[in-house]
Amino acid sequence: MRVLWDDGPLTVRDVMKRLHDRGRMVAYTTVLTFLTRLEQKNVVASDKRDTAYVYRARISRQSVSASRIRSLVDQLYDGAAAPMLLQLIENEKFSPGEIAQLRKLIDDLDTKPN
Amino acid sequence: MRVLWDDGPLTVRDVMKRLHDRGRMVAYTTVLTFLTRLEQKNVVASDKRDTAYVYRARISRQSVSASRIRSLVDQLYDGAAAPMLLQLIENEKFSPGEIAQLRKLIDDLDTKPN
DNA sequence: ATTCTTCAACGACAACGGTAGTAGGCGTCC
DNA sequence: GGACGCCTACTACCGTTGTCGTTGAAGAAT
Repeated sequence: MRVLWDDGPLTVRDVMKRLHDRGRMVAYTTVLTFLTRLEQKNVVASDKRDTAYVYRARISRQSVSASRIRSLVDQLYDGAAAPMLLQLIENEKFSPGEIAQLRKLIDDLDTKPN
Repeated sequence: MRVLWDDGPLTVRDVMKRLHDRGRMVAYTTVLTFLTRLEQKNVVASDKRDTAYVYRARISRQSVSASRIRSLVDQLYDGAAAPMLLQLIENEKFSPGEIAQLRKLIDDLDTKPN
């Protein structure tokens, strides 16, 4: 859900529009409720700009995704990242370019280990 | 939660004991409720054995984890697995042995592509 | 036969996630 | 100066998740 504002600070209506663009047909008030709930959890902040509030993310996509991945690894593999990695590689498809990038990353791991 | 019976078919009480061993202090009835709910969702099955029911998993850890990973990739990266992979490698630590295994896997991808 | 233990069924309940309706304020446009 | 439209606040509903208590049946113990 919150993936949605890695597109800059937006007003409620704008958020709703973006959602509609993505095929997510929700009512204005739904979006508003969501945003206020997220604000309570400190994941977004709002400023009064003009008449309407403008909401912006307080935490980065990076950090969200890091913690989501972490918790999935914990749940599925008791915290062992390697099996997760293997599974990911086996299940999903990668382009040659991605494979090359991946290989490079691994080489980096060798030179600068742990 | 369901990570818990990749240790063979168990009775309710046994499941509870395993949970307690893992520091998860839940009441008997809680476990029972869980198991029956899981049975309704067809993720476990039960047979009457002796006096008590014995529950066993109907779906493999593999398939659960595949679908969980998939849905996380969808949520976080719109279905693109590569960024997820990169993040995973950057965030988590791997032993030399795991790195070697990983490298081998990548070589396999090259020879047997797509 | 009465008590003790074990088990399953049923139901309860709070918290949360997802969705939305209604109410009331404030500006604007004829 | 009322009608229209956008804005927030408050409230509500339902389904799921996590937790458990009570109850009653059925077997074991005394």
